[in-house]
Parts: sequence; structure tokens; C-alpha cells
Amino acid sequence: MKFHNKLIDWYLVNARDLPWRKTQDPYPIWLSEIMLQQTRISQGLPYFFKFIEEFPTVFHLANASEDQVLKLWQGLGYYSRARNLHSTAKHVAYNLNGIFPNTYKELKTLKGVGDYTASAIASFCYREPVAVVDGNVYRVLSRFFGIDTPINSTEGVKEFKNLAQKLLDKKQPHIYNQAIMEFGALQCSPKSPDCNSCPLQTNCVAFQQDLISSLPRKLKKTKVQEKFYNYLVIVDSRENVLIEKRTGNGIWKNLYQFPLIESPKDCNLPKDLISFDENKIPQEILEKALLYNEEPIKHILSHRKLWVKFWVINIENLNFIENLSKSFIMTNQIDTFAVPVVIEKFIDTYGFSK
DNA sequence: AATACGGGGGG
DNA sequence: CCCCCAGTATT
Repeated sequence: MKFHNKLIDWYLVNARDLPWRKTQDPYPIWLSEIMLQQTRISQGLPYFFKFIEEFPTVFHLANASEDQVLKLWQGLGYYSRARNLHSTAKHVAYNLNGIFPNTYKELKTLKGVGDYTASAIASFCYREPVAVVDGNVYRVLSRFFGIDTPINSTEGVKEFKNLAQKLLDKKQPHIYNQAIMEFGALQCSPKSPDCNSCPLQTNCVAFQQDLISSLPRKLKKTKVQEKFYNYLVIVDSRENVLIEKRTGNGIWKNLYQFPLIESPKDCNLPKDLISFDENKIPQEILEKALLYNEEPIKHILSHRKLWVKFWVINIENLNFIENLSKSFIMTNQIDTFAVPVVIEKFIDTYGFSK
């Protein structure tokens, strides 16, 4: 039996019941694919339901504000996905009459839609015979064929893409693409795959040569850099608190946060804050800072290690911000703003009185 | 060709 | 602690 037939047979028995598999409507499929980029299904699923409920159609999503979209996306990470999602929704709704492109080539022109996502939408919605290559596919193919070309090298990307396309079942690309990804997720998992019950075992090079644990190969990634973040929770007598929008490119773009003082080392006293402050916050205000967490919170990102401290400053009124060049915002509705997870956790713990 | 970009979960 | 997850955009 052919490779693709074995995978499809396995899939028809073992497939999970996932909401985006019940439809050919490109809107929910596109939404799910964006959400699942570098994200486990278990993590993305609740967000998918939230988004479909809040934005049932691409027009609902297009008519929302970016702040609204980011707020709903809060906690899912890689926020450029949310910004691109919203931008593409507006493009589809207003320029394309709400109709998604229906070819791999056209789909790839959409913001946030790359090689993988274009293949997924084109095959799932329109039966175009284009093979998906995601993390699951790399793993299944590298093991089954014993390919040790690093999957994140230029040659590897090309090699696996060509192989995947050759193996694709052109008659039912939508089923095959789902099948190989599901097989990688459930059967041929990264660690301790279930080789004993595997239908591909006899022809699997990695299994036969005991290479399962060393495939796929991957080039080492860059090391993380450490940073020290000091957030100033400046609250007035009416429970207004100061926040700002993160602008410019970089982490958490367009999300909100408390005024931030980044320091080259761990800070323990208000005078440390004063020495590193570049916001030009008046010294007499910083002097009143009370350290909320003695031990810095370690916040790990894929490319960064953050040591975060929160400093609480209670003052009578926030009028001093009128003298600052930075655009801070006074709010007693902080829960309505999209914030990074490390700030969300602080807010939940601190409990502003509402 | 490398790097930036989140957060959660498993071993 | 390390690795991986239905990758993409930018440099």
C-alpha cells in the first residue's frame, strides 16, 4: 500500500473531532490556521471559540478595532498574528467583498499567510493539490525516510517541501494534509512516539535504524538575552492607574503596559529606578515607589528571559503626566486593555478595586 | 541565511 | 532546564 493510503487509513480511524474540520468555509479555516501557527491545538482551541462567537464573519472581525482584536488574542502570543489577522480581515471585507482568494498563489499575498497556511487553506477549502509542511510533517518525513538534513536550513526546507509535494495524494489533498499532520501530532510525536502500534513501522528508516530520538535534526537556535523590567503601578485616589501603549516594532507591539523602567541590573530601591528612568517621571513620585514583589518574576519567552518587578506608587492625583512628553493614559478600566501575560497576572493578583 | 516574535506544556 | 508546538516577516 502506498504511503499516503496508509496515512489516510490511519487518519480515518484516529482523527480528532475538531471544529474547523467540519467546514469548507475559508473564514473559520483561515482563523484556525493563523491561531495554530507555532501553537498547540489545546492552547488555541478556546481562542478559536471566543473569536468565532465574537466575530462570526470576516465582516465582524473587520469592523472591530485592533485593540479589541488584541484583547481577545491576549495570552496566545505572537501578537503580530493578531495584527495581521485584523489587517487581512479588513482587506478581504472591504476590497474583496468578503470573498477569500481561492488559490495557493493568491492566498499567499495575504498578510500573515505564508507557505504552510496558504497550502492548508487552498487544500482544505478548494481541494488544490498543494502539500502542507509544518512541524508534524517535517518529523514524519525525516523519520520515515531517514533524512537528516536540518529542517530549518534552507536546503532542508526545500528538500522536505519537494518530498511532501511528491507524496501528496492529489485526488484528496484535503484528507491527506490533515492525515499527515494528525499522524505527526498523535502517533509520531516528538518524544516517545508510539512506534509499537505504528502502521508505518516496517518501512520507517528511523525505527529500523534506531534513529527516532535523533530525527528530525534541527540547527541550534540563538541564546536568550536577559532583561530587567520595572513596572510602575501609579494609582491615584480614584483608582485611576497609568498605562501606555507599546509602540514601535518589537515585543508586545500595540499592547498596553504600566510605565516601564528598563534597567541593566536588578533594582531594589527607588533610587535605582530614578537613576535608570528615561520617562522623566518626577523624582518625588519615584521616591514613593513601594516594591511589590521582592523576588523578581521570571518571565521566559522563546528568545528572552525577563526579570520583572512591580512597584506601586499611590498618589493623590495623576496630574503630573501633563508635564511628560510620553503619552500615558489614566484609566480605571484596565481590564479592557490588551496586556502581556506577565502584567495580566499581576493585575489578577493585585486586584484593583473596581 | 539568521533572527525576532509569546506563551504553555512535557520530559 | 531544554525542546516543541498546524510559521511568518524582516533583516
